[in-house]
Amino acid sequence: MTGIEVPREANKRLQDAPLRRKPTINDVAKLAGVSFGTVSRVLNNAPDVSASTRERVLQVIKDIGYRRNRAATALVTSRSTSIGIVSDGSPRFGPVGTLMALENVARKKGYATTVISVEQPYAESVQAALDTLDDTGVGGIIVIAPLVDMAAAVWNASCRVPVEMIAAGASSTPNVFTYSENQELGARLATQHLVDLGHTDIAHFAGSMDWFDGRVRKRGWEAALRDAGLAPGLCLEGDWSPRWAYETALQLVREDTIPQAIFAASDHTALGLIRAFAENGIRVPDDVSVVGFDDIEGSDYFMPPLTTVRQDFTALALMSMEVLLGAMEGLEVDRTPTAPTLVVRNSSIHATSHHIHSPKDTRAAPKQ
Amino acid sequence: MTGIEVPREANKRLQDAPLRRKPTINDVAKLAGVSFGTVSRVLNNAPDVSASTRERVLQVIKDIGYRRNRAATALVTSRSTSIGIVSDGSPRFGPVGTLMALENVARKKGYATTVISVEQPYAESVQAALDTLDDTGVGGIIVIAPLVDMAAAVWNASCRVPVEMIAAGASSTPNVFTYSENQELGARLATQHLVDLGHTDIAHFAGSMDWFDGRVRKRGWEAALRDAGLAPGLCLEGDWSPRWAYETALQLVREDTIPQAIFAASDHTALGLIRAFAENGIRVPDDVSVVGFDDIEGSDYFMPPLTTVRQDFTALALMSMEVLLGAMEGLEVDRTPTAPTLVVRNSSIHATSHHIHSPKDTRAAPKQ
DNA sequence: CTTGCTTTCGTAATCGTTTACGGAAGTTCC
DNA sequence: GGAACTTCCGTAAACGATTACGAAAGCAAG
Repeated sequence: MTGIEVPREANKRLQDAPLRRKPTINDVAKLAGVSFGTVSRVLNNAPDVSASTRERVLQVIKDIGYRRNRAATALVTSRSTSIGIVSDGSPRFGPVGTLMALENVARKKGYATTVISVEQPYAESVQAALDTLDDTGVGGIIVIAPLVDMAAAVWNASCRVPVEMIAAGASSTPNVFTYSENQELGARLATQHLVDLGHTDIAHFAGSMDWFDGRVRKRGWEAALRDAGLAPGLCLEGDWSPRWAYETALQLVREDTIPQAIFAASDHTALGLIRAFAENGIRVPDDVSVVGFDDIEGSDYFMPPLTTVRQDFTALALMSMEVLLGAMEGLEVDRTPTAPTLVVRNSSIHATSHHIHSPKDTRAAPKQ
Repeated sequence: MTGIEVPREANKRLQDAPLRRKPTINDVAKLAGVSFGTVSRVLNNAPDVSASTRERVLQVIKDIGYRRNRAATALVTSRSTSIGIVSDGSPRFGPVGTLMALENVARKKGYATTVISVEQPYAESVQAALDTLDDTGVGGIIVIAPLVDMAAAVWNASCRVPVEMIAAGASSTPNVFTYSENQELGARLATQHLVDLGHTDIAHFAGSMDWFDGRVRKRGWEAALRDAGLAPGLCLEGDWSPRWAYETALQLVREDTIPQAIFAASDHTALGLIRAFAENGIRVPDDVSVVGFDDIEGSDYFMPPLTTVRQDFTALALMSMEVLLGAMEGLEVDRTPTAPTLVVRNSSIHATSHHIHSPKDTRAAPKQ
């Protein structure tokens, strides 16, 4: 492999200090001419140390590049500066976005994060994850539990340190603090948008009911319809995949029961169904309006650019961390769900702009 | 928030053991009627312990739920059971895929992973990340460095523990082991596929040259063209975004210099340019063949389904971890790049199947 | 000059392990 | 029956920090 050239100012640095023993608090003490106790005090900026010695010690620390050994500190104080994160291993949009955001706010608050992902069956793997996290000495744990089964495993698990769960719409129990993005609101936003556009026949291509997100988004859609005084629309339950949406939509065109408007539980779902329609001469938004959920990268360049719902993962992470940190210190922080936003693009238009091509009356389509 | 019902067999467990002191090796010893030394021996399954006592100790351990305190172990052995991962904070496809895969293999090898993401300016943040990771006592560090600047920062940083860098096509230096997916091969595969299809005018919508991936994929495209005896094609350098690809493609149609075939540096890039074409009545693959790179979720439901290149992140992670673990024990593991695979779908067809609509002769288009 | 109070710093114990060392049984052999 | 080994297990020191306690030095007041 030929290698791309890269600027290096001093490419020897990494080789410089191979495995030299790390300086300890004692080394610093000797160099500074004080006892290790004094060094410890300046490290924890305790008051009982004169300005001059503090200055001197600090200088030595900087000079020899001393850094505190966390294992030792953790051992004696039994409080830690790291928090654990457990996630399902999926590279799905929501979980990953949350994960990255969590790492970010944790780092900014001075915590290191150690992450463990779990896999089926959850009962064992979740408990194991909690245990190893506990072993590594985390002060608290956040579990990203998009799956209902996984959340159940968390409820049934035991753990010494506080556990905070991010699970959309799940109920909290005494010792596991759950927090969730207000995805039901997102679904309502999407559906209401369609209602505002004058659509009365609004179907839902749902996600998997194994996921909180799937359940909650469906609930939001139902609620919005109800609030608008509309009859319940057609609801198809899928698995988030474009493939499922594609095939399901194909079925709809075969039966000629295409709704006026569709709220898709995810952008990927929307992608699949839009293609099925396109292949059959049914155009979005001219013949049917579609709204997605997630605002994945590229959804603004779908054909057509997708109207969708965006979540604020950073806000979610910030809030969750706040709650966990609070729990670690035994105090209660109130959790206000962060609100998703609707981003309107080209896949949804007013009902009156629809071509006559759309089916006569499917408003009475059977539910589920 | 109303809360979704979830099965719980014993929803009190989490509340059971709030902050009860963790049992220590001494507790076990007392219960088992042996000395702590013996317990330690069974813990590290040393030979000098009779089957019967080992059995007894093991039983006690299980009974009281003893688990080793990692801080104490780390302190005395100064070897650790965790590895650090630093990544750029981006939720981009490649880095995230690698990250998840790394966590997975690490866990399966019995290592916990603590991840830190860095941001510009890299010189400081990379060194800081390496330091905090070192503080937490990791045995080695893997840095996912898709950005050239970031890799440079790693080269110039110093670290006591072995650092392994995942940077496509970067050259290694003595103490930082770099490993990379053979993306150049991927790009060659894509381009060669287009060549095999009879195309002679193959352009490249490149990624950002700030990224190794961008540089290496471009190099692969160039090489494939050269090997096929074709003149260098048009190369446009972008930033991975659909937006850039869209606007650039628009420019091409305006100038009526649309190539026969395009190798897009990423699926997102392909998405953008395909839409620009579609809006102007230029069809893929009928008028121009397109190949992407990444195989992101949904690319099989683009319009048309995208021919693309898929990397094997799991293999990459496995190999990298192997190398790092080797380095941690001072031995050299040879690194064979894992090969990406071409997945052929509908966005690329044979040149002779193209409509006459395609431009007369752009083969001599100026490079860059 | 002694007493007593502050300020500043040193000392010892401790956290939960690992590991080197040594001692007590038990076994084998002449 | 004792020497020489094994086999098994207990003890002590160490890892690198924190923290409570106490001592030394400085100063003010009587």
